[in-house]
Amino acid sequence: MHSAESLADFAHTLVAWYRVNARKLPWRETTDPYRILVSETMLQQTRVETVIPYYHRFVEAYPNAVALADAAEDDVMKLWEGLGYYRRARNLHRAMQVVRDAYGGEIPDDAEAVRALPGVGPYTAGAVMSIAFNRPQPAVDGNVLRVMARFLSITHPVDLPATKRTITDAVDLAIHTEEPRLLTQALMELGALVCVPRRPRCEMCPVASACLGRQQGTAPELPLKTAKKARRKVTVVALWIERDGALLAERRADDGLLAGMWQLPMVELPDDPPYSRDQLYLAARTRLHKLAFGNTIEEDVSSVAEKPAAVDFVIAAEARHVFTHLEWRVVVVRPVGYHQVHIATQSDDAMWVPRGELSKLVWPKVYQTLLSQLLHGLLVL
DNA sequence: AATTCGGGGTT
DNA sequence: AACCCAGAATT
Repeated sequence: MHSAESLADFAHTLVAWYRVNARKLPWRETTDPYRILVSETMLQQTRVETVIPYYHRFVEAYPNAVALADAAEDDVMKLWEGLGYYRRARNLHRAMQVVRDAYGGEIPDDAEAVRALPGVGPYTAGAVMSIAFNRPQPAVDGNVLRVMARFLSITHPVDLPATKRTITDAVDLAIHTEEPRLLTQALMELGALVCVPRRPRCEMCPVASACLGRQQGTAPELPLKTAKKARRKVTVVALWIERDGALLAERRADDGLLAGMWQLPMVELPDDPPYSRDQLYLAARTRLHKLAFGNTIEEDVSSVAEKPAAVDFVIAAEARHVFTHLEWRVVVVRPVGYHQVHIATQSDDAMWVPRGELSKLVWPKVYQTLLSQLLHGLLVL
């Protein structure tokens, strides 16, 4: 392990490198704690290039904590649409309501208070305290885990709490010897530009000479991570039901996956596709009956092969979508011959949406893709 | 300690 | 396909 003195040298060298090599990024134009928090929240598990346009739109619409706190949640979600991990947006919204109600509209210069805000974990709290308030609080993200695992040659999996603790302690030592806001960003910048996941560019690294991982030749293999389990596959049968130029849409549950977002009425068929066309149609018919009559006709999708082929649907579009822990195959199915069926649905979580107003709702990416295909007639109905 | 949360770029 | 990204909350 490096000594405190060598960690101080590490920090000093890194900050000097950062002063010269820092990229110009929108959230580096300010030290406004609100803007730093917005950017850090958006950047959770999300690439810099992806965030930039969202950040600009967001801080223009909501220039400060109170403006965001006072906004309607659906409007906030609309600005977050497509960015993913939508709970971040809801938590950020709630966090600013706490800031408005408990802290007079200004994010407090207090590590524990910031850490207690919804959606603010150890990393984000450290980032806000160090970058915005220039306090010596460590901020350990994926970049920092990688940089430090290599520099210290840590061969335990970095996603274990004990390993994160070790790395956080080392950064804590280092950050007390330097300008905190510069060291936090310098560590992440090194991880983004030099100490990259594969094929690290050690030849251009300012701290290569003191890097244990480089000395021991283990740097390219680090950091180690524990194994993750495979994704589940789910088939989604979605219904395209149109009446007088309006489409039937429903709102997802307000918790869980894609919480509160809009989608076509659908059914999920659990695990192990592929399903036959007739199985998909049977599932669709069951869902349609439920929409039309409010009841559920339980039919065993797996036994459809014993029944006559269903011919009262057509497949209108299809798409695959990969989530972190889930893989969807979405098949959009259109009923034929159901024009006269009365669907009385019009409520908080289901409504008829005129074609021209679809973009007012907040849709998951995969439905955006499907709707755009269907509306532009790439697939003939 | 393991899972659940999106979406996209790289290799 | 696998991996990873300025992670947090829940179980």
